[in-house]
Amino acid sequence: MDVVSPELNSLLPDEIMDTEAIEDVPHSAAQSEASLDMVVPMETEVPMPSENVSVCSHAALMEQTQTLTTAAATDSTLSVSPGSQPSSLVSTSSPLLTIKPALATSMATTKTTDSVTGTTVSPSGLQKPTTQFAISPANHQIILNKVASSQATEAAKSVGTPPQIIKQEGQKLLVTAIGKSGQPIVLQLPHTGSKPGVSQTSGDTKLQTPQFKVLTIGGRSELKPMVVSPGNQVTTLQAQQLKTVQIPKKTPASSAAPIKFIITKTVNSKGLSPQTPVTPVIQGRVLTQTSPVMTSKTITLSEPHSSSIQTIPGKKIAISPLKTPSKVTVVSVASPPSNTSQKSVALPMSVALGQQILAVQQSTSASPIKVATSQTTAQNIKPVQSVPVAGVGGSQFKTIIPLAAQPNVQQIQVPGSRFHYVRLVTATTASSTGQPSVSNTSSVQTGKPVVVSTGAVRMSVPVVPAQTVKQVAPKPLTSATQVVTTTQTQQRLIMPATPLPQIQSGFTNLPTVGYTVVPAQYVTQIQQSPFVTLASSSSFPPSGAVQSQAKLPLNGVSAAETTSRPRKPCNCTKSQCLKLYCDCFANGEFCNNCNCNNCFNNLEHETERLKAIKTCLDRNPEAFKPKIGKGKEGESDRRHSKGCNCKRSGCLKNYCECYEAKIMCSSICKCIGCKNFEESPERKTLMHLADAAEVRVQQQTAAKTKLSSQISDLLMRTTPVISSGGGRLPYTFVTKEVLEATCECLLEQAKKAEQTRQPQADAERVILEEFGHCLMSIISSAGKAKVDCASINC
DNA sequence: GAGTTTGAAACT
DNA sequence: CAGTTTCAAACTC
Repeated sequence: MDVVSPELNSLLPDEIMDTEAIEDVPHSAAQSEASLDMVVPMETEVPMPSENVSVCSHAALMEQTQTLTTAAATDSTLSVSPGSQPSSLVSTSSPLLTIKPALATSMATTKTTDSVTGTTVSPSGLQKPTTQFAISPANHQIILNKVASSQATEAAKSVGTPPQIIKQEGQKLLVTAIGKSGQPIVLQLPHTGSKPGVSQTSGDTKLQTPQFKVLTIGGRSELKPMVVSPGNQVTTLQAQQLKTVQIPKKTPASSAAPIKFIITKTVNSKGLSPQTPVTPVIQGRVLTQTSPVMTSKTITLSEPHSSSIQTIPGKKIAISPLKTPSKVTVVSVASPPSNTSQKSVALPMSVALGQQILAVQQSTSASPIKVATSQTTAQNIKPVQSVPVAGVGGSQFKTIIPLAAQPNVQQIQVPGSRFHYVRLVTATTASSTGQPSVSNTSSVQTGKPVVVSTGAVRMSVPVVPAQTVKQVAPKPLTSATQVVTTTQTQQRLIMPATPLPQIQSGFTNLPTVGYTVVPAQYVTQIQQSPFVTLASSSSFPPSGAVQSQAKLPLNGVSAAETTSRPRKPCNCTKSQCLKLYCDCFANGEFCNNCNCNNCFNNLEHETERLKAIKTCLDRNPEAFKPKIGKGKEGESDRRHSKGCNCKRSGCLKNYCECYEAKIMCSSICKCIGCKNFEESPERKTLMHLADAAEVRVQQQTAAKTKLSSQISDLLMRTTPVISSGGGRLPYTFVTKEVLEATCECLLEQAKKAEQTRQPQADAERVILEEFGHCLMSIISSAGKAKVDCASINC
């Protein structure tokens, strides 16, 4: 089954997806399922075969979800238990997103390796019958949802489960996902406006068709209109079918094409039968699932024009897994406190420079679409919620930290946490009923890593690369600052597949919307700087309260030490780090631990940064694509995409981008006096020198190691061994006095030999013999002492 | 650490 | 598209 059927892909606007980068992505389902070993062919170093994201709106489910998380998952599964109502879902690939219709049922079906409070993740993905939605780990996928609605509460009550309170108002959903490269995708719920009733409910109060925006990353997804039942349930979703939900975004007065969100999800309420082959999306490519039962459908949802986001010109979400199949996980969406049945989803998405941003907002609490999120019980609700997503070969562990509602954006700091945290800020001041009054600090309960608290006004979603999954051990957090400790993994930049005009145009207005663009490699940076605060739409433009956490050491460990792929800090002074001169910017990263001056490459200057990105893309649509292409057969095929233009360095210095990349110049280079070619003697000399230097280093290292070992051994030898019956003699007997006496004996023999005028050879022999006698005496004395000592138990 | 060199990026 | 300027990294001292 294809998450996106070929037909649909054909229908999909080019803007939405650039498949170029994913052409070579293998489609085999085996890869997708072989989650553990699955290697993503993309440039991203970090394979993220699967990720499981489960969001449970009900607090009561927390316990259940924890148990579920323990199972190893081969595929990433996102299970969402909507509370009482199954909600819309987006799934594009093999990773399964399970939406659980009922609170009570949700837990039983899902199995997750990582405990996530209120969320369930089925590792096996399609393999597991219970999984209903597939999300391709490789693909960038965004899943949205949420909704805390009164209905959900009602349902919860009906089940005897304490109703979960979800703060609907002003909640903004920010979702960050990490692609295989580990590039985070940030989804942020645009602020619908402090007055939800105005914008979102202004239209139709009766029935708001829940709007789903599905973002398929890395693959073309087809959009088909799908009818969503106005009731809080989407019946189609329950059907075992892959459905693509397209939400044409209606942007009032916007000339730009409507933003289209494509949500493909596999609906398999009964779970996938083992026979049903599921082809996961790998590396951004959507693979088709052959399951006959599954059918792809597209749901088109009318979007409310209320939100300011809708006005955003950038209507199209282009997410391309250029380097890495990124996974977009949709985290719960806080809905504005609208009482109207209208359900609007504003999903401003922008992809910038390897960054993917998805903003989703649902205005109504009663919206039929509900994110299946296991909610922790009211008692158990904890401000910090972590969602572990375990997949074979890797999973993402996500921690969501609901924060106390505060109108202003503030950074969330989790010292020691390497997770990428995204803060969700409620647009409104309304407080969640079920939400504990816990302030920003929230602790994750042990063994309850995954929690998406719908009621939480603010949420932080740390995303851990799949590789780190195994190492991630959700631990109880004593404080909000420490959520999870994981080993760092490399994360790759997610590049916009196509810097399309639409997308670019979208950047222009984006700042006004209030969404935040997070650098693709932000996760890595997060590891360096644990906390990232994203400004909510309401708070945007970012206030001074938002501060980059750069230069904050993690647990006393410098960021550079914590990162597996240390990045050189930039030293920009004039470019404001908003030009390609800046490596950070060029790599799609925020400046972090840099030495730059007047840096705008941070969250505080989103507007400027977006403009700069747009400018760069206007100038060169491939500005943010990697310069060094990756050959099929390894480095031999690697070459600079543009070639160098060196004139004086002979292409044998790091000035030359080819040389710096350790590749030889190619025919496309325009260099003068190039010496960076295969047969170049200079190059060979340099190589030899480099090799020699490396050998020296290795030898030195080995020598140090050996010396250390010898010293250690010597110390061990010198340690008096008396207690045991071993043959070692006490070293302490060779004292200074003993040495002096020995030397005197030897000198005495030498004098005798000299006096007797013995030949030198004889003299040496006599001296050596005397030395032997001395040694024998020492050994004898030592042995005797040993015995004596042993006799007295010394 | 300051100054120079270098070539990509930006600009005209 | 070519020439020039700007910029920050690489390099030298």
